[in-house]
Amino acid sequence: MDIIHIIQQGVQQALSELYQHQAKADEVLVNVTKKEFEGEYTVVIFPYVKAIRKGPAEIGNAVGEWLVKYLEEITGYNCIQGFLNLSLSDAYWLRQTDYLQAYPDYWKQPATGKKIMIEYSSPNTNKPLHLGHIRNILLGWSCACLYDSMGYAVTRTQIINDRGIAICKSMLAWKKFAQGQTPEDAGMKSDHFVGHWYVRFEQAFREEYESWQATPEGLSRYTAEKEDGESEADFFKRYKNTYFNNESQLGAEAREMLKKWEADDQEIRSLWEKMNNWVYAGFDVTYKALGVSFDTLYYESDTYLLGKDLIEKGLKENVFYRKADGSVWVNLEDEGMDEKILLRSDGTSVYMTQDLGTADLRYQETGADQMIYVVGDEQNYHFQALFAILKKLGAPYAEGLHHLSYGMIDLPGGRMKSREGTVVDADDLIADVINEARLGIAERGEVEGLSDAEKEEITRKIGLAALKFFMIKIDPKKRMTFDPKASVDLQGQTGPYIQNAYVRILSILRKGGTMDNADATGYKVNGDEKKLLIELTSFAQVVAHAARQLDPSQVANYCYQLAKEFHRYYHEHRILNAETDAARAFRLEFIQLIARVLEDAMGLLGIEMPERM
RNA sequence: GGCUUCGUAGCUUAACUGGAUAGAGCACCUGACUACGGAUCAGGAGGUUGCAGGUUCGAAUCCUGCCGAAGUCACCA
Repeated sequence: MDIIHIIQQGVQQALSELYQHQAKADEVLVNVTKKEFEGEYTVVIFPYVKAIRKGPAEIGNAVGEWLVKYLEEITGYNCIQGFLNLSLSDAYWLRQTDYLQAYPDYWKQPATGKKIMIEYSSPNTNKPLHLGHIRNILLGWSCACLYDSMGYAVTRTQIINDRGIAICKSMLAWKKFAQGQTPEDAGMKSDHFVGHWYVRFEQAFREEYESWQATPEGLSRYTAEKEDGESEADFFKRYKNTYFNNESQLGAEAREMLKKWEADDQEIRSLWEKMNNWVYAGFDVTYKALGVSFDTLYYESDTYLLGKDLIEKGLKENVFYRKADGSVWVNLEDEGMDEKILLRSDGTSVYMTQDLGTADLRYQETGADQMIYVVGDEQNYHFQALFAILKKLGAPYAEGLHHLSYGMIDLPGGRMKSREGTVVDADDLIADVINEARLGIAERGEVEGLSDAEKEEITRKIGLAALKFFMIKIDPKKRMTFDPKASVDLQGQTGPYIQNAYVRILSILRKGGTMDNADATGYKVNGDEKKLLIELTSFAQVVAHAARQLDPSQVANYCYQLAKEFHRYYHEHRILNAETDAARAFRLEFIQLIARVLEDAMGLLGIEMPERM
């Protein structure tokens, strides 16, 4: 049983015996003692003052005395303004160190038999991955790791949006202008190659649209349909989509292509497969560089027709209703939302329809009754509605659905806009951070004597640590500003700072050799070591909390905290030349433990530790 | 306009979900290696937690009203 529970139960018992007050053990508030005060853990006494009708100081002192008397772990107390600070015994600290050392999985939960599916990344196939995907992927990946360690069977998945008008645009431009060129011919990463033709389409379309604007037809459209006082520029900006759908030659061709795709036209299908495969090959490289993977994949081309059986079911059960024009709707007003369309009047499905179907399919296939969707906060409403509808349908997994909603990323100059070319490409960014790490390594010369391959591996780990930590240390639900300069920082509150603590420990251990047989019996753990031990012990709670909240940033902050404590400790206390043999023996074991937890914790964030740097 | 989320030092942010004197990093100053790795450490300066009320032993956190930012309110995905 961990020390927090011991204290909680002790307090419960003390209150019961001293005051006949029944408190719930798990509601006893136990905090880590602030550094200004003596003690290690603090019990907040205020909640009992009213019921017991005695002053906080009186209760605190009485409980403190009781705890010291009956709990062998607790050797001292002081009570200040309703905060009961407790000091733990030397024996406790040694025993706790042994425990953490002996059970490397102390922060994990045993297998629960529960299944959870986590969906992240989920890109479109007409463009390469960008900064937004990186945030998404890192969040999804580390939540998967968190649930893994919480004893869940985790399935990592993504839905690939591989069909629709967007990929048709890339296909059309390639067909018209590329003259059969392949990514190899062009010397381009293959997903960038496909993205290039998407941009090329948009460019051709813009040219077509602009020249149309000058024609008599275009001008008359403006005079006929403009709103009061609307300028020509504003009108044509607004009209762009309508033009694409109704008048554009290129638009017509792209839509024609989509129709043929839906009709299973051989030529279009094989072009579609060729271009998508280029994209997948490119994505794989990026995923690999980021160190992430998936257990299963869903393709929108397979799932976009799903969900109609659920619509039938809903209609039969009067959860949904049909309007006069034949469209199907659900009323979510009792959930504080509007009515939502589920099937168009022509019987075709909408986004919601296929999401309903996909959710059901996944449950049928895997039996996972928990599901996390990692999707940007612009879709909050959609997921709220999706979950509400599934609940209405009585889906057995409805209670296990979560939307890990994260904020969009801004650049120092404002939003990322593809039209203005300010989208930060994932591959470029990865290359940048690794280059920055390379410069750092060259300056330091700590890795002399290693092979080029080893140096490169270290460089990669450092660069990626900088990038990943920078992105994941921020609360997911907050909108974040991405400063490219700050993201490659290697000093301060960064990934490499934490790696440095780890590398330092390994370096000491190398010099310390394998333990000379001295043992730590009788060693008196000092205050800095106690703080670190408290930190190490709390890892389990941090992980559980982060998983429950779907918030890996809590683990990131934990890593930083632990590394910082260690760096400080390192400067305060000698390890190899410790005061006594017992101290040396204790500390060598102790720092090894810290290194292990640092590595485990960073591993939850998908960040690897180098052995030298 | 309705709903949702957010507002903390110049900048980026934390605060164990209502607990003690709001912690860090960057940038700016001052110090610390002939001692285990200076990608480090110690110190300084920097705060009316958007504003105004309320709830209570106690509020950055909860409630109300303003102010500001973002998202969403499609037979788009």
